[in-house]
Amino acid sequence: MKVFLDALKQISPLSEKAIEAFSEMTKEEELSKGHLLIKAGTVCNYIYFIEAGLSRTFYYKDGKDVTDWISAEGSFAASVVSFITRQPDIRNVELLEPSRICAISYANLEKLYADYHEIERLGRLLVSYGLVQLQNRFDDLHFASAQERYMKLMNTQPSLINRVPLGMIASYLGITQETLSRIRAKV
Amino acid sequence: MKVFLDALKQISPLSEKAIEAFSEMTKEEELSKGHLLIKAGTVCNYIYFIEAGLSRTFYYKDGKDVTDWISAEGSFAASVVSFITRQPDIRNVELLEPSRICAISYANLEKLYADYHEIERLGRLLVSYGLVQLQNRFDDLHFASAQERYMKLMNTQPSLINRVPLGMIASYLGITQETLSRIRAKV
DNA sequence: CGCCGAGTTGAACTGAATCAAGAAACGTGG
DNA sequence: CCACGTTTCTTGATTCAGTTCAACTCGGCG
Repeated sequence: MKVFLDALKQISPLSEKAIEAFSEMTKEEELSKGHLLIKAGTVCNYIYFIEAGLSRTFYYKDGKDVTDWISAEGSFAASVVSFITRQPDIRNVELLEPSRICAISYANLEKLYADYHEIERLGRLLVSYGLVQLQNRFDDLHFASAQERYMKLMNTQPSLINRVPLGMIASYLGITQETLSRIRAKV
Repeated sequence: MKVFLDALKQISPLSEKAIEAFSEMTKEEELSKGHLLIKAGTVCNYIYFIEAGLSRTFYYKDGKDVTDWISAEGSFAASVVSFITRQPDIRNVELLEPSRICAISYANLEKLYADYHEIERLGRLLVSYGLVQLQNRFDDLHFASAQERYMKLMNTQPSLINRVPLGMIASYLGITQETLSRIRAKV
């Protein structure tokens, strides 16, 4: 759990009390590759922090598997829209590697928000940074070519290339596996 | 300013004191069509609420004008990434119609966050809903056809069609003006 | 009038998707 | 350690959605 708490502290300073409250509300788990953290069609009641390992968020569009998000160690995984709106959503989250994760429930997080102004602030900042990340990806998708997007991923998250199957990276970038394979061949 | 404060209250309840503090920190303005609220290359120091009117966020990619976001009355406008990260950004925000807006500065907002837990909460919720909106648009861009995207816009924000020039709607949807014109002709 | 911006239409072109085979790599059980 | 099937990745041929470039229409307005 240390990795998780350290990550939180780096976003916004927390008092000892708040940290303690956080760790009481969080449960740590070791799970195997392939484990489904969140199932499509249900309300996402947990947010997960990946202490070690790798996960991806995905859904099916016209029968095809689309990878929506990839979370490596040090980042969060959830069906964010469902978690916020409290509505079921089409997204699944699965582990791509055996992982150690920290899970905190919606109800517990709400309680922490209500009890600690400093945690509410932390939450606001976390969502804000999430928004910035998504906006960056959005911009790429908006007006960058397939190759530009792959290059950018190579630069920002090179480790993923070897850990995530090509097809998943392709749909993450919004292109087909074949196209990505060809782009790769050129470079 | 009433429209603004009402919108806030609807997101999360606020005490009289908090509302008063908010209205003291906010300045209301009437501005004409074409006015540039935020200029590319600068740090975005204000967030704007459109009480009446219309704005768009845009930038230049390879010399071409790209509309990133459109904010009608009842919604917010800003260069969100710049506002959060405190870094300059390529986005401009301009008014497409004469508008009445409420502006609140970064510094004032920070002060409100620090002084009022309830406002920090409001901020967290606002960013959360922004994230959900962006995720929805992202999903469209990710794996929906040009026509699907246009249809969805027609259904969710039909009023924009007549208020925003075609070229701006096109780049907002991630397509060219010609393509949008053809899609329109078919329907 | 004639110009100007906004939208439409046409024809040629292109990046990426699709469909279809194969070739590597990988893990599991014999 | 090898043989097997499965999954992952590559490569080729064809098709298609959307772009590009260019010309043309329409309505407004000085």
